[in-house]
Amino acid sequence: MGIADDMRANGMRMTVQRRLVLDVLRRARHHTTAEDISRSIRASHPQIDPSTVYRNLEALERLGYVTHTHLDDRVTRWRRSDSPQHGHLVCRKCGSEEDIPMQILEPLAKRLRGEHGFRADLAHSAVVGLCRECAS
Amino acid sequence: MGIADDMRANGMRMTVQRRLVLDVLRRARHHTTAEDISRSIRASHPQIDPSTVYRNLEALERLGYVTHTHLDDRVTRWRRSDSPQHGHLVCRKCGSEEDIPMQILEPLAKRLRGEHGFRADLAHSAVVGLCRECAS
DNA sequence: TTACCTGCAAACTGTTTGCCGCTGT
DNA sequence: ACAGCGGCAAACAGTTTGCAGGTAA
Repeated sequence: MGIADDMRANGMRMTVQRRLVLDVLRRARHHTTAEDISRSIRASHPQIDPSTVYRNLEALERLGYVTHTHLDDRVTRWRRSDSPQHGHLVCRKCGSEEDIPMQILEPLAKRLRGEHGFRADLAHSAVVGLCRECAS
Repeated sequence: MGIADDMRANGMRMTVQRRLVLDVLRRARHHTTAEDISRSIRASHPQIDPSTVYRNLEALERLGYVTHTHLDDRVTRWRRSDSPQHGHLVCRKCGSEEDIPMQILEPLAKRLRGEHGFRADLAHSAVVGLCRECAS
């Protein structure tokens, strides 16, 4: 059962706009903002409004098709839930971003779960700090 | 040498407004927003503008007297740098916040430094997830 | 047919900026 | 005296919302 059927099974409709949002996210490398998505869609469908993109990201997130993360600015970044999960290192000085495998974050997640009963989502926010170059 | 002298030594002036910002932060328990600070100051000094609070937080941060963190919303939280540093757990469902000692985060910081040369500031962003109650 | 969804315009929140007169040093 | 600073009003970015008509199922 594809996403479209699954969405319908959940009372949602598969519209052109939603398909386009999912398409852009499938092609995207990483860290796509709502504005990126909107701009990309408007190149071929100028009538599609940014507010529709925002509404659809929210709706798609509610059912688990997409998720969002926060790097170190005020902008929300989106990805498809079926893309590989990873952590982020963001340099507060030069702004560089590096992806890291989740397994590096696992021990902390395990400890927080054991000691605090807290199910941490360590892919949700970037780890901020100084990259190798800026630290020297 | 107090903060005031240190500030002057760095070419900054100690104004009433700055003293009030530092006072509010000294009395604050945790996670104070610029709006909190502004509201608190305006109770006794109604003419002091929020923009002054924002400008002063930024100036005080540049010289290291205050620092900011991000919980899971769009609002910046401030604290005095001389207050004890700690990590944060924020529940994405019920919004509850828990402080955790930095030492829990140390092993990850150490690993990121060793394997990626990255100096992580793990107090800067909250760890988001599900608290014990919401996870069940 | 009828929820659900969309485009459009406007509102909203948190924060930043330009201007110009004021004040700490 | 004079650079830094503050108040005020306006701008700003990212996002959300109300409405009325449109469309998937």
